[in-house]
Amino acid sequence: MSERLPSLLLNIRYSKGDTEKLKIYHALHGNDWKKIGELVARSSLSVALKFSQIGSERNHGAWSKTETQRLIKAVEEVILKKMSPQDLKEVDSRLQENPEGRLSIVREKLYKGISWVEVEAKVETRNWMQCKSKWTEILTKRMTKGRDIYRGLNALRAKINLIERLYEINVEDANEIDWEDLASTIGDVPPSYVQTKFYKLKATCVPFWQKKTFPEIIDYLYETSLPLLKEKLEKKREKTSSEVQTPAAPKRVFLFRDIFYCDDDSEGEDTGEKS
DNA sequence: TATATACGACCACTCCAATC
DNA sequence: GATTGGAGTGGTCGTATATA
Repeated sequence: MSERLPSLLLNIRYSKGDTEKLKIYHALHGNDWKKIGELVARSSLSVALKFSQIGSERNHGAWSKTETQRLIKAVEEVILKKMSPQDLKEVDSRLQENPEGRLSIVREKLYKGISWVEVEAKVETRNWMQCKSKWTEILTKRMTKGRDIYRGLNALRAKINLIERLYEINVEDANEIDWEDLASTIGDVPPSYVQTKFYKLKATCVPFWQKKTFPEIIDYLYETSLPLLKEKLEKKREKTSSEVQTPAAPKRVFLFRDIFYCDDDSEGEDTGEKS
């Protein structure tokens, strides 16, 4: 389908009134999303997704500990389900015998090809988009063993590395970037993590970045922002006299227990279920 | 100590290939 | 042709941290 939208329909949030209208129009026209879209001046896709979100009455706000645990369990189950029957049988029996054992998993399986709709169904209280974002956050923490890879001196070093690498690879478009490779500039993190960081970097450092081409953004970061970041890093180094951590090389495989049976208490308070 | 800035957390939305 | 679902982009807001 790939329906291109008029620019004025992009990125406009749904107000309470819009949501109410959507419910009313759905009651009147059923799943005629094209018609409803016309009535609320949005694309058919946008109204269909929004209705699925409000219809499922998912939670908002901070994740409770119970929800987080359900998410981790759900992701584990969905990943295991995707494995071949033989692999699954083997993994299942080894897990039953010894969940704390040295079973390993290839890194790509931890974030690629996961059916988020299945995860959503298992988590019950959050939609698939919320589950996906939360999983990136949890996975980053667990892959880096909770180290502050993007704080203080490390954040400055990561930004410098990121800009230098982007300048070196010299691509014409963001679509050409190998995020997997670029992630190593920050450390052992999922590609989605480095993408978010790059977005924040350009949004905070590059004025009018929306009106610039990708090479223009990179040039600005390299020529203007990079010297400032380097200067800042040096000043901080002198002041704190602490060392910058070298980004950890990406591991090809992770221990199952480090990702799914890691008992860090950083995953929020168990405030009970919300609605 | 007040203010500015950076960052994490969460969310809304589009794109587009695969599937129905 | 319509719908689904994974991937990706970009925005807001609250809070922690840095700086004057």
